[in-house]
Amino acid sequence: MKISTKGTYGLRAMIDLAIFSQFHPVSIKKIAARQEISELYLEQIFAKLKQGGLVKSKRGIYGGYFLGKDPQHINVKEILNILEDNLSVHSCQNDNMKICQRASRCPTRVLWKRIDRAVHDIMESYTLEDLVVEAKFQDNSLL
Amino acid sequence: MKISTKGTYGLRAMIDLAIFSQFHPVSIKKIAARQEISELYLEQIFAKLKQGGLVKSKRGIYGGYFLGKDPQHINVKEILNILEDNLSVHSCQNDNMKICQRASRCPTRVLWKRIDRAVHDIMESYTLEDLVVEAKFQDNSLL
DNA sequence: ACAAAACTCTATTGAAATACTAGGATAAAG
DNA sequence: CTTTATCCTAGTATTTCAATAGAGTTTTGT
Repeated sequence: MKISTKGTYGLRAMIDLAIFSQFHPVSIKKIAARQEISELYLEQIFAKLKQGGLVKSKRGIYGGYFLGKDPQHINVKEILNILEDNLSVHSCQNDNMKICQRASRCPTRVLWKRIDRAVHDIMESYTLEDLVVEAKFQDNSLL
Repeated sequence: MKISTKGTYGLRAMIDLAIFSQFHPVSIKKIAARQEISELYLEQIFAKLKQGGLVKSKRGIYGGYFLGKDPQHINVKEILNILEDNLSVHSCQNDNMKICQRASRCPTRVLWKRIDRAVHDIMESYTLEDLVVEAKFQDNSLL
């Protein structure tokens, strides 16, 4: 894949939540302002994240979103899997698409599979907590 | 990145060349027929490959294309680098684009860099010869 | 010489994916 | 019963990608 804005914004939003939603829900308006993302667009992203169980929400005044699990139990792969249509580097590796007619005698399939595996492993090894640590390290204003 | 048809077709074409152009040039018409690719589109792909030095050409009747280097000295990264605009998984890692304003305090940059490095290493380790071996293994009709 | 085969080059079209906008409905707190 | 927020469904605008079109130029075999 090429990581889209959904994945990019979603990751940033999750990091924001991990930092700011520990004691009370955080509204989309707040996150959008801090992360410089369109509010309306962020709504759609959070709808997916909620559907995937990564965040929970509280409606009404003083409502907002918060993490569905602890940051150390959420990895990057889970987040991007929900927000990106297909995490493979090649569209032929997509299960729900029409299978490539040449698949049985395609010399490059092995290559794509190996790359996907490597990407997959790295994404799975990075937790949201790792990213929070990185964020705090880079920007003391978040502490 | 998501590998586009340019990269996909280009790789297939290079494998085709490695197998069929050992003794005489191979025309685009032949490759397009064998690989089921539009001739006009293949032309554009070969223009890039030639510009990148991976193939050479002979004009006129009985002309066509042949490899610029031995298959064991051409790796997949070289090929895709020429045909794909940007091999990074994230557009923020693109040198010639406008630099992301948040780069200096972006917690996810490290992640993209690490993924890109892994992908890069795998692509570089695969030579055209490796793919030819794989192709011949899968389809005896090419032998 | 000359015609055919094949490469070279630039522009345009068409289709699909992506990014974002719009507007209303529902819910909770005070 | 008003304010603030999530929730939900469409719709549009932009960009990227894939492919086509067509007019050249070069080379070579005969």
